[in-house]
Amino acid sequence: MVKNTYSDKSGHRKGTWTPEEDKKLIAYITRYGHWNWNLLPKFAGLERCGKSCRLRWLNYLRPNIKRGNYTQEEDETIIKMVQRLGNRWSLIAAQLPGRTDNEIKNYWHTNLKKKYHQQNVNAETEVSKSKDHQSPDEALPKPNNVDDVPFQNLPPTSQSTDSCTTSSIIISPTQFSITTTGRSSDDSKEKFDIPYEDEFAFADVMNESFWLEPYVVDISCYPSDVLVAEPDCFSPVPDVELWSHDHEYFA
DNA sequence: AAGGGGGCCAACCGCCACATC
DNA sequence: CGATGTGGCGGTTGGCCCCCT
Repeated sequence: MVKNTYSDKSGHRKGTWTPEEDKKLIAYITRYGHWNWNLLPKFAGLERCGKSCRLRWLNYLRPNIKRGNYTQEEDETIIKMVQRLGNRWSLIAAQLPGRTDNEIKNYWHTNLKKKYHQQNVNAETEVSKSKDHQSPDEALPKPNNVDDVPFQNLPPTSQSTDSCTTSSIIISPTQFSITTTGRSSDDSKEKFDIPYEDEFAFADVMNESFWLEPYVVDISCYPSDVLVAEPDCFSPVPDVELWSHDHEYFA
């Protein structure tokens, strides 16, 4: 798909990313990380806004992204999670390593929603066959219409810290490529009864030395020409800039 | 063979929460 | 404590693709 690229009032390019822009973004982030999305484009030699860079990286360019080819197991997981959580795509994405909330959202709307509704129709048909003599009220509860509704018991959408897209991309060649950080609050755990084992599994490999490890991106999945692309276009991160961010970038 | 319409999906938009000043 | 900046989220858009007629 090639959307026209254009510049907005502030001079930021919009529309489809070009391979050259991708190269610049990958090369910059693999080299310096994403210490500040708003400033990153300037230093990376891109004319994009920070949000656009962030989205492109998280949804498309970061390492170990899985694209398409959903397994039966993933389908079932998504459907289960949607039933439980509703349209909390970031939470759902957190349960599916390598999948992004945007992709899962698209996949739901284009594929699984139909499948889910079809299953509901089949289930209701079965139920009505076996309960011909019951009034509708006595029948099994109708499954939630996940598209229209809601999940009344859910708290209002709030910013969470554990979605796939909000994951710390803790990337080290010898450890793992994408991990999710734990929730800052346990409130939602109590309310949703979400299995947390997976989310915290990465803790097993964490120790104090982890926090001293440099922020290194797993570059094995990128062609070498991408990684050496146009270093001249970069403005290296000034030390003062870097360290003004509480070292979080090196966490 | 052509073209119309729906599907798919990358990207944008607006809003919100949190952090910092 | 309010203003501002930044990051994150879900909803929506829009353009290409592909299938059907």
